[in-house]
Amino acid sequence: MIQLSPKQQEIQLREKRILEVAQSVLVEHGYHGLSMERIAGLVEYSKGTVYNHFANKEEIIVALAIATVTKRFEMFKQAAQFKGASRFRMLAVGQAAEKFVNAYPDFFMLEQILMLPSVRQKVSEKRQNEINSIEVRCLDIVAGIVRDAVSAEDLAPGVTPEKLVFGLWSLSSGGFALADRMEALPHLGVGDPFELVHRHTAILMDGLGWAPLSSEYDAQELERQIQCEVLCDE
Amino acid sequence: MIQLSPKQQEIQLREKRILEVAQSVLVEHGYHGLSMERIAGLVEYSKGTVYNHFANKEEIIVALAIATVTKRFEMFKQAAQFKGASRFRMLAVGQAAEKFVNAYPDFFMLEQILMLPSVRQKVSEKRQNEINSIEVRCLDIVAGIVRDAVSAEDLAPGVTPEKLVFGLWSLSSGGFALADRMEALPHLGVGDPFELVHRHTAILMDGLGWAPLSSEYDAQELERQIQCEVLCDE
DNA sequence: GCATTTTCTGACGGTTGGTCAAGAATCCTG
DNA sequence: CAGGATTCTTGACCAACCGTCAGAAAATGC
Repeated sequence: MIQLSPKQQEIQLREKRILEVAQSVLVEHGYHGLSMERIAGLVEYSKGTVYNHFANKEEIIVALAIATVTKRFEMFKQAAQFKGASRFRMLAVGQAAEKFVNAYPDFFMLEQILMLPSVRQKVSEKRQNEINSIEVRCLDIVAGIVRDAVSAEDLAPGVTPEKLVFGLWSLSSGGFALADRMEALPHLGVGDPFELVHRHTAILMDGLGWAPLSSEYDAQELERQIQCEVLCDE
Repeated sequence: MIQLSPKQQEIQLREKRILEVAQSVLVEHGYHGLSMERIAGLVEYSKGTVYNHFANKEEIIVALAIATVTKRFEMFKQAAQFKGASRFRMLAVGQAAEKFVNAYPDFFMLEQILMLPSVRQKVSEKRQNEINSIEVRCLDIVAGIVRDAVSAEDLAPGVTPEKLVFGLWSLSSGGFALADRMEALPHLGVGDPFELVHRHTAILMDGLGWAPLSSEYDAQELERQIQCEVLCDE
């Protein structure tokens, strides 16, 4: 890293402040409440200066999303290092995903915003690729564990990693999404959505014959152990 | 239904036209491409007139979503009438859901837009409740089948409907969402996402001991039969 | 210090959202 | 059918915001 001039340090610091401010405005007032003018007012610079950092508000949003999704990647990487059977490592990643949605509840909104084609369209190719590549690396971690499972013969060789990843990812992302909506639809009457995701994941894994089966270990104890060994920071 | 005056007929017709135009603009140009002025221009009325029908563009979007979600409800209701074991009826509903996402691929975007709190916020209480209630009725259909399964002893009594609904709903909605994203992330390398949702659903049902187990019937044949008997229209 | 480069600013043109007074069309009633 | 009451339609209008850019201000290099 090259030594930065005072001015450039200021600029870098400012960019951080812009993102912080944007994050809080976004959380408090939602997508429509976020405007470049508002941000400029709050960071006490002119609008033009903010535009020097980000070409539009969508760029700011994706920058926030990149920061958060990077955190998730770190958590996944950490979790995948759990020492134990492949199935346990996968559960560790699941647990990381759960911890992530709890730690960054606002990420959901960011993701939703960025799903809209009309929003994505306004974001530079560069940042698009950046966030996609992090996403892909997360998926690779999961797929890698499945591959390890197959080569360790914990899993029948017929199961292709991609397909299994698809199933587990669908279940947990769908479950988290539903958990998020439950606040608006108390009708569902489900207690702890995370516990349900756990249970259904176990059924899916058992159904695929992923050793060791859920009857052969203590899920509670395993969860505690994962929490201790690979997700203990902060 | 009371006889309408010519004028009121015109108004009603116009409302339909507004929605049609809005739908096509939305599909073609996305959320940001949709503006009241544009709609007004296309239906050849003034902006104020469009505002007489809908207080803002979010109201238009939710009106479109209500129309589509009502179609889904109809399809679910139809599917749930399949004559056969509870498990087959549930699979029929799953098949209806699949047919729905294929028949109305743009509904996804509508749903995403409406998920944003800053959008929902601008929609009247009335329409909010309307769309929520339809959603709930869809869930009730699914929950009803689970209840029937328990009372017919196809399913162990320990399984509560809400929990099972949560699992199946998560899996299929997560799967469909992932399928939608796959177009942008070819990296996943999954073939037919629907087939995968089928397979994982079967594993989940088997794992819960929902009779008859997947080894005891021919899924292909069942699918054909469902298609014929309850999803044959159009 | 002074010239050069970089950065900052806020006014500006353009677009859209949403309102509303005034005019136009329609309806109603005697 | 007249004409008054009601309802509907219009487009001008204001405010908010986007994104740009020429000129001012500051930083940098020599």
